[in-house]
Parts: sequence; C-alpha cells; structure tokens
Amino acid sequence: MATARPGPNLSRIAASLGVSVATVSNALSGKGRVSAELVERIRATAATLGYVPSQAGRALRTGRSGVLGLVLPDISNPLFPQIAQAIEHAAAIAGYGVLIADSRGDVGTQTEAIHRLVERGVDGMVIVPRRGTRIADAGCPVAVIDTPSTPGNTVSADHWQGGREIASHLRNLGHRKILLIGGSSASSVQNDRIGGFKSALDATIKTEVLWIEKLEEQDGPGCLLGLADKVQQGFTAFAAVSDLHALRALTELQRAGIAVPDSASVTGFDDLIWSPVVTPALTTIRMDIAAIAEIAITALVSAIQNGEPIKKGRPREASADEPLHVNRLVTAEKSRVPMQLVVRQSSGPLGLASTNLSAGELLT
Amino acid sequence: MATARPGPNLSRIAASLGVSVATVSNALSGKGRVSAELVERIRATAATLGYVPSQAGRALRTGRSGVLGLVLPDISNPLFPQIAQAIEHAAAIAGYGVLIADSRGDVGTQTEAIHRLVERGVDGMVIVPRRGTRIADAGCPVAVIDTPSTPGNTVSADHWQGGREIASHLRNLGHRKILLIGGSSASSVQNDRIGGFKSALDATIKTEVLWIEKLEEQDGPGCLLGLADKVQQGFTAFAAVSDLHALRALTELQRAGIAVPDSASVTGFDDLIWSPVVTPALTTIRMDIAAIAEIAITALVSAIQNGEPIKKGRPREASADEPLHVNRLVTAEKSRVPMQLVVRQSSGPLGLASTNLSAGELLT
DNA sequence: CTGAAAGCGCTTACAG
DNA sequence: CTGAAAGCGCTTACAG
Repeated sequence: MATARPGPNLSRIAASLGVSVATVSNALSGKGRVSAELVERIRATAATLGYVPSQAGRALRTGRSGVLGLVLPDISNPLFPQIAQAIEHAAAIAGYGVLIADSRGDVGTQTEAIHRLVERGVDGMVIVPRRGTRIADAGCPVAVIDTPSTPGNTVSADHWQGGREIASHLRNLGHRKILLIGGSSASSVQNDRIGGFKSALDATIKTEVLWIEKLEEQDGPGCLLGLADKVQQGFTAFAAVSDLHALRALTELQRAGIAVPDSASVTGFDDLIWSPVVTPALTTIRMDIAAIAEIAITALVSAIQNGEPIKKGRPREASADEPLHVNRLVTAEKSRVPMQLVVRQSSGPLGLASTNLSAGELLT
Repeated sequence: MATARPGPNLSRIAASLGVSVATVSNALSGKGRVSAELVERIRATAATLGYVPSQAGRALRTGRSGVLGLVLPDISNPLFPQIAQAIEHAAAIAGYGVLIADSRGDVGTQTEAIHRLVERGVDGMVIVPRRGTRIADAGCPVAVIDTPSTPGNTVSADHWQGGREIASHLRNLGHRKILLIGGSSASSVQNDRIGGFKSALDATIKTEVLWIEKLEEQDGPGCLLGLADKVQQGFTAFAAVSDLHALRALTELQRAGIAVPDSASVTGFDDLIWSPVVTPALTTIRMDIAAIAEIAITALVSAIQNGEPIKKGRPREASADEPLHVNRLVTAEKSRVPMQLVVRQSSGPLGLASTNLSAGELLT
C-alpha cells in the first residue's frame, strides 16, 4: 500500500462535491471549460478543506518540478546573501522554488553539486561559476552569472564600466597616483574591474596593481599590505576591487595614522553590508543584483517553458577541445547591467589635512 | 498523453535485461531479496544507461520529497552564508536537498515563506526565526535555531557562555570600565550575549550598554557612536555583540586618533569574514555553526523518519493564548553549542601607549 | 460544460 | 529469488 498523504487531494474535493477529479483539476488550474458557478464552488471547497496541491503528483505528470537550482562558487563570499535573496525572490515571483548547492572548494565539488541538483529534478539552474570554471552540459537550461568577459552568454554586472566609474570619480577628485588593490589575478571579475578602471585614465595618472594573494604567499594570510610605504611613495588613492579589501586597506591606513580621506582616499566595490557604517563610510560601486537576478530567472523560465522536456544525465566538466558553454545557455546575448557609484566619505579631494606630499603634486 | 521524461526509467532498465521493474527497484535500492549476481548486472546497466531516479515518482509513492526548507530571517545578515552552507552540507550528507526561503521584512512574509515551502512538499524545515517571532504549527517537523532563552526547544550557540568568555578575556587584560555595544535591545541573542558578559564580572568592573538602534533613531543611520567621549570618560574596552558593530567601533576609534589596542580594546562576535583581515585583526567569538547545523539536521531527519506522514495545511502564526512552539519541534531538549574565543590583535593589555587614563586606574 | 480513463515513475505488500 | 499488480496525485486528450 502506498503511503497516503494526510491532506485532502483532488479526489476528496471531487467526492465532496459529487463531481469528477478532472473537473476539479480544470477548475483549480483555471484551464477553463468549467462553468463559472462550479469553479466558484470548487474553489470554496478547496479552501475550506485546506487543499494543498501535491507537487509530486504534478511533477510526475508534467515532467516539471517547479524548482530551480542555485549553484554558488563560494557560499562564504560576502556577496552571496544578496545574490541568493535576489534569485529566491525573482524565482518565487515566477512560481519556482530554489534549491541551493554549494560548490565549496574545487571544481569537482561544483560538478557534483550540479549533479545533485539534476537528481533532485530541477527544471533549470543558475550558476555562479567558480573562477575559471567552464560549465558543460548540465542536462537542463542554465543561466550563468559571471563577468561579460566570460566566453558564452552570461548575465552580469558591467564590471568594466564600474571600474571606469570609480576611476573617473578619483580622477575628478584630483588623484594622480592610484594603487589598485586586487585579491587574485585569476579572477576575471577583478580583472574586468581593473581593466575598466585603467581605461578611464590617461597617461597623466599613474596606477599600480597590488595583488593580495601574491603578497600573502610570501607574508602569510592577513599580512599588512605596506600601504604606509605607498603613501610615502606618493599614492593618494587606494581603489580596491572589493569592499573586503577596501576595508583591509582602510583599517591598515588608519592604524598607521594616515587619515582617510584627509590624506588618502579609499574606495571599494559591491557595497557590502559594512560599507555604510564604517568610519569614514566607504565609497563604493553597487551592482544591481535584483536586475541581474530577474534577467537570469526570466531567461531561465522562458527556456524551460519553451524548451524540450528535461534531459537527465550526469553533468560533466567541459573538456578542452569542446566549445565553452555548450549547454543550453538561456540568455540570448550577454547582458550587462550597469553598476552604480555610491559616494561616501572615504574618498575625498586631496589636501584636507597634513600630508607628506607636496600640494603641487596633489592638486592637479 | 503524459509528458515523457527523456531519461531512462526503471522500466527501460527492466526491459533491457528482461527482468521486472520490481526487481530493478529492489536491486537499486539495496532492499535485498535479489541475487548478488543480478544486482550487479542491474547496477551496471543502470550506470551505462545513465539512469537518474525520478524524485517525483519516488516522492509521489513514498509521500516524502527528500527536501528540507531553510527559512532565514534576514538573508542579508552577514552570518547567513555560513548557516546556509552548514545546513546545506549537513543536509546533503543526510541525503536531503535544501530549499531556501527568505522571510525578509515582516512576520507575515515569514509565514508566507513557510507556506511556500509546505506547498513545495518539504519533509521538514529549519527556521531561524525573526526576532521575537513564534512559529506555530507548520504542518511538518521543524528545527528552530535561536538562542537558548527562546521558549521551546531550540538548537543554538551558547551565547550566554560566549559573553562570559569575552568578558573574562577583557577582565584578564586589566580592563575595568567596559562599554557594551548592542544593535537592538529586542534581540534575545544580543541580550543573552550581554547577560553572559555581565554575569562574568564582579562589582569592581563597570559596564554600560550602548544600543545603536536607539542612537540611530535620534542621529540617523550610520551616525557616530560617540566613542571618543567614552574614552574620555575612562572606558578602555568596547565589546560589541557582533563583528559588524565591532568594526564600526574600531573604525570610529581609529578615525578619532585613538589607537587600538594601545589605548582601547575592541572585541566582536561571530568571526565574520573581515575579522581576520582588518588592522588590527579583530578579537571575537566564534559559533560552531557546523555543529549546530548537524544537530538540527540530525534531529529533523530522525523526526521525519520516525514521524507520521506529512500533514499538509496552512502555517499560521501562534496566537497569544496557545503555548509557544506547539509544532513538532524536533530537538529533544535545548542544545547549547559552546562558543569559542578567537584572540586577535584588537584587544590587548592596557597602557601600551599614551592614554588619558591614569595607569593606576587601568592596571588592576 | 463535464467525466472516464490513461499514465507519468516509483515502491511495496503479496503471490509464486 | 523474482514478478504481477496496485496505487501515490495529478493532468490531459478524448468522448459524451
């Protein structure tokens, strides 16, 4: 005997009204072909009985689970909550649930996480891929959130433009020697931000890039970045590719007795949770994550609804000799969502207070 | 005609081997009663064919979806990623998927989020309730992650003990006048931390509590906390109930030219992502989130497997006249997972550098 | 406008 | 040790 679900089902409603389950189903799903009066009675009975449709029954019949997967590269990424929230919200509006999968650590785990989602019967998934990962056929529609410089179709913030915004901001404030602070040179998001940054400046402005990862290989995790020295060398602005690094820079400068923004400006990226409340509040660049999520979910849902039924199978990593993103990428073209500058107190015009630099060098 | 799922199913395997689906099912599920040799052949065929079991079919038959819900109060909480990751990991090991639901904002949304999960057929859920929320019958087993002072069974970190740890640490460093910094006085987690903190100190040590929420009601969000004044008044340590507030305190002190930890110590809670990398690195208290998640999931899974089949229905808020947590709370008793002190550079012995305080007042 | 029937893929009690 | 059959709850093409 099969395990009965305790709640009422279509048959129960049908029986209590003396109609057929087909009619109840049609009435409840609004598929028409049922008289308005009967629809009303059926609705009312369903409500009284506390009817909750069985996803399992529906899924088995329709071949669709109504669930999307969300694969995240590194769940401990401080940006993750925002992404998860936005995706969950957009999916809920579209009538889908969201299963999470954490691909913590290596690419193998990511492949496994994707497979777990497929096993659970997701109709499609949103993947924020690990650095440098390619996603091959997952067996279902996939939306990739990454930087536009990733091969294949993606939806993402326009990191390059974001870099340009912050660069212009600092240039307009009079900075002429700027240190860019990056985490890992393998990150295409970070490279895009840095590339955009540099592209907005002419030769009169000097930039240098500091990769924290390389520094930490020598000096250990959490080491100082040597920013006091950089100030001595004439750097007046520190533009980090993430608020996390900006925070590190800000506190290091402050600890060294260098006033921000009086003697040095600091900027970040992403408008993470602490950015508005540190002192001085952090100037940063914000992605429109809600817009990104909506584009991804909309594309995904339309691919699901128009596409062939779900093909099951093991996901695999792309091998070197096949084109990238051979899976059913759902976005018709790369989407670049503009980023927005958020000016706060950590970046200001130069020369507010004592500094080791000559005023002439600072102000234009 | 029903929509066919493209992948192979049990019948396909059965047909290709000339056996019955029942036998294939038994072989694959290891339910015994099939000869070892045949099990082997069935396994092999399933693998070659790339068989992925249909969750929908299984769920419909067994009345269990194999999916748990995770309801989070405020997904933008910086602790969320860790919780989500730990829950997802523990659930995956137990063979369950995790559907997320964000109860952003008010209690109504939380109720709605719970209902959405029930509609999706979750077998149980983990709820991190919004402040002061009571969860009534959700119609399925529920594990609540909250502070032990919440009525009903919960699993959580021992926030009270965590408060004691940090208090002892500061007392041993010689601090005698300590400012506690809290966010909201309505938070029982924060109250527990503060309560524990005070309980570890005797009358020779003065404490005062600053609630940021109240301050911001007057001075606006992101306002200064007036910590420089507090230093003038003789406070030498600032113990925040969260790393977020600790960061706010740290940067405010630094910006005011007060050296940390030379002239004032700062401590936090939760070991959030930036804690190790700010300068000076933040002394804090870490929860064992993996342990919490495991306890919650283990309890939930055992309740699901031993319990009655899932009862469907609308979740509702508890009304005032019924006992709290009347739902099937799965933990047999309150679980308190110890918190662990992480000593870093933001808290140190006093008198390292210039200070406005007399040495006598500082060092015992 | 309404209903009878088939069938999605699975598991399980039962018969052989 | 193996198989035939029922049935979980739903939707949909078809017949009336």
